Amino acid sequence: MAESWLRLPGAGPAEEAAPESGLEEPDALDDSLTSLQWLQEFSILSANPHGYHQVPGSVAPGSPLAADPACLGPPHTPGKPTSSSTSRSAPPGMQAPPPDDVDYATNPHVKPPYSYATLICMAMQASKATKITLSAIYKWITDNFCYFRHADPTWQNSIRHNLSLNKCFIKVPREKDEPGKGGFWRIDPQYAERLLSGAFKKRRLPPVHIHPAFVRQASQEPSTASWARPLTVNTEAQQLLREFEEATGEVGWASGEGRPGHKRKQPLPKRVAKVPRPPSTLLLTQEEQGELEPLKGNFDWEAIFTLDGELGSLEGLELSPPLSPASHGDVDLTVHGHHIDCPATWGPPVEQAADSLDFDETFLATSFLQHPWDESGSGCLPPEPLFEAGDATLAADLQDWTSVGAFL
DNA sequence: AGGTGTTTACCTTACG
DNA sequence: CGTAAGGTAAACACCT
Repeated sequence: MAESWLRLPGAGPAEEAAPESGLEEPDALDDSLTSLQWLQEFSILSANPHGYHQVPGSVAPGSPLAADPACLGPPHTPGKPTSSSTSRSAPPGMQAPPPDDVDYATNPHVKPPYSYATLICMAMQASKATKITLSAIYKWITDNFCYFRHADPTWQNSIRHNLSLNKCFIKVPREKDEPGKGGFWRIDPQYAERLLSGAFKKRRLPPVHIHPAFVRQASQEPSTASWARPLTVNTEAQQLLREFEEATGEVGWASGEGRPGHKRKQPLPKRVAKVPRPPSTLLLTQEEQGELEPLKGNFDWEAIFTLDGELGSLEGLELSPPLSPASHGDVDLTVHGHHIDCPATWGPPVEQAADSLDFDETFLATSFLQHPWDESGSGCLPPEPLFEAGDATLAADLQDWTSVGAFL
């Protein structure tokens, strides 16, 4: 199993390859491990019980926002998403097992059970661009999760906090002549390294937080409420997404850095700026509006993991030339009854592994998602087993990956 | 001024 | 119980 997972296609995503579809695949990878499509499917279904695909651009009218049930329900002020600190800290009675049938796209009362890191990743996935702006992330989240449309804007602070703190995310500075505020963000391919190092850790699953109002409402309202609509997301998909989240939410990877957990009252004299990432050769500036795609079938992980040459240099890496787009192909998968298109273009980000096989947990998670299960086989593959592969195997695979540096 | 980005502090919960 | 992780709040700096 580890093998199949590790056996990465020697294909590297060609960033420019079919930006439109995002489904192009280099080679027919192990079909099964190619796609996060399930995630998309999941999102599509969960966020859109009616099955229609929303496109941020086209969202205006068709977006959940347009038909925001929150406006229909009784006055409810999510205000602060959670009582105190986190969604997990809700008092007894406010929490409930993650409902299988919650329509997060339209239900303003239930906070999505995903960490902010996951949400950010999802937004990035939904984006066809290699990078995404903060505002685009906001937009995607609000477009796809009704809860955040009504929640206190402090969640945006958390998003920013996450972007800055989570090593998964790389800030891509805006070009000098590029108009607009702030920079762009992308997933740091480096995180992939840590995955193979066995850093994968299992984490708790975030419970779903339900506002008291919602609870009350639930006990009164029948199945007519939006939140009570039949769920279109299967539990397995949810579970997978959770696993993804478990692996992606990585904060404080900062090696060696003192854990922030330790409270320090003494403010540091002067803030040490985060190691500046060299300006990247921006590919193209896309309209933020067009950057995102709702959770629909066109994930472009390749784009997400694509590194700009500068980034590569930043990491002190030598990047291989991009693979030919011609090598892309489509892979069809049927997962749990859902037919999905697998973007085989996606290839594991490869660090020249010179200094380590230290792959990022997030990468593992995403990779895992790319190959969440073996339909014909034993079903879902837990991430752990993936590490059982011998070093030799890993090394070999790494080599393949390295050759795939194409994604850069 | 407002958005963006960074950092620190602190809280809550889950896990070993 | 200690720690890790995620979330929240807030201060502050920078930039448009």
